[in-house]
Amino acid sequence: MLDINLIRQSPDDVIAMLHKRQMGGDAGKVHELLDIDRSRKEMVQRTDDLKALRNRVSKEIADIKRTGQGSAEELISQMKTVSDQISVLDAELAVLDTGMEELLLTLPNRLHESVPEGRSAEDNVLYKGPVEFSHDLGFTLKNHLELGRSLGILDFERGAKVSGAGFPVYVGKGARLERALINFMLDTHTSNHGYTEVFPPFLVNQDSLRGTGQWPKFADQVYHMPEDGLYAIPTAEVPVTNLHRAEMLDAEKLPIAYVAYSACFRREAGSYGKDTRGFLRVHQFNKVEMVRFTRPEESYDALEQILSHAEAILCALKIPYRVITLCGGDISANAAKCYDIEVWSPAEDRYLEASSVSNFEDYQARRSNIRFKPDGKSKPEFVHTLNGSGLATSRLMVSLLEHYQTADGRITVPEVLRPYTGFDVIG
RNA sequence: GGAGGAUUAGCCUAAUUGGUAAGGCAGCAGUCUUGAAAACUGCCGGGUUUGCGCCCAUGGGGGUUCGAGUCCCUCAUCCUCCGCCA
Repeated sequence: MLDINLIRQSPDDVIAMLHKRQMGGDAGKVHELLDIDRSRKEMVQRTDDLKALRNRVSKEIADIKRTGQGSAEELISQMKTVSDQISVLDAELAVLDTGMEELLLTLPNRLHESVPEGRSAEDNVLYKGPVEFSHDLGFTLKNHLELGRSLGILDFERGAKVSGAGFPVYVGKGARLERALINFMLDTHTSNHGYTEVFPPFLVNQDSLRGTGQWPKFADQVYHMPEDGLYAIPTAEVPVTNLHRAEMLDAEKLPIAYVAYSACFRREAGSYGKDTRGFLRVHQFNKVEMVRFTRPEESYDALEQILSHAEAILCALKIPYRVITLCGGDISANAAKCYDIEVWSPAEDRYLEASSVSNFEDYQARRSNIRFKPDGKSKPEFVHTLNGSGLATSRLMVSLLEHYQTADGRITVPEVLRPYTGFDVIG
């Protein structure tokens, strides 16, 4: 959520940001907000005056009753009228407040100045790489679906029977490999990168979705259990960031760094037909997510650190990748700056997004009311929140299986995973 | 699922038959001190205002009342007990 003061003071900057995000159509919202803000201010003034009157006279009534001198009847009946007026005005005010809140919640975050201009994914800018690792792939490659089927380690068909398309099943050494990947990533981030491990709930309430910005803008992408008011998490970012919702964090404890494994659930509504094969687009996948809470002045250093932590995993696994900076037209509404890490898929002959590393600045913190006191006397400030996948296993598994396949159709397990799998080869 | 109790500021704790949130700790600044501690003084929830001030704020949301921390309804969370259950 944007600071209303920012919109009051520099509405033109906000509108310029909307244009950079290719959301110029929303510029009207800024003017609408300013209009509501103005009439709200007038109305607050009127109700405050009436409330001041009521408070003052109520004290007079109390005095009259206490001393028993004179009658309060006349004053009480006057205040009855005043209270009725206040009720009416308060109700109107509530309408304005709700309208403002709804508008504010739908406005996207500010953009960091380093975010490149651009209309779509095609305008994203290469930031790092490509980082190459040599693999002996001088034969006709199988894609991950063919490998998964022939080796009996992935079963998309039965997943579709049990749940529906996009719910993959890992079997035997495939299941073990998936678990090995998750454990390897968690261990690396906790042991080498200083993160505290969290195992969060996979179902959250609506306040949590609102806090991280998935609600209301991306409500249609989230699985919903209406009877209990719960939502399946699309990423561990939601429960982990919301751990500290409405908290005053101890300034000495910052920065806070969590890493969490979770299953992630996404409806992927409206994306039928593209990238639907196998792991390329699924409704449930596994992801290890890093989440950071920092002082505002440290958040852009933290962004680079999280990126390097995710890269460390790919380097250890020797999986080729590149890093791109998302342009204004492609970056998500919640992020102020975002890098995507894309892994190379030799069978698909293209890069696949495997990680997204974002700085949300104070956008989520303001929505979720996560603050700290920089020092004893100053006012509470919002922290900056960041997160990055480190990484999602589905697209990573595509690239891993393809790179580590052998000419005779087997899979060599990457060196660093062998302590976790207990075997060196699949097939 | 049922019964009872609890929720007050960063933390801890008060508030007559309903009369408009009192203190303490921690923290910050100052006085004092070679320095520190102690002591003393001030600040110490949010909004608005140049300022005085005014408004809001007792877990969330409603209601009764001139006036609600206090009474009523409802929801959430925690504790105790009962029931059910892996």
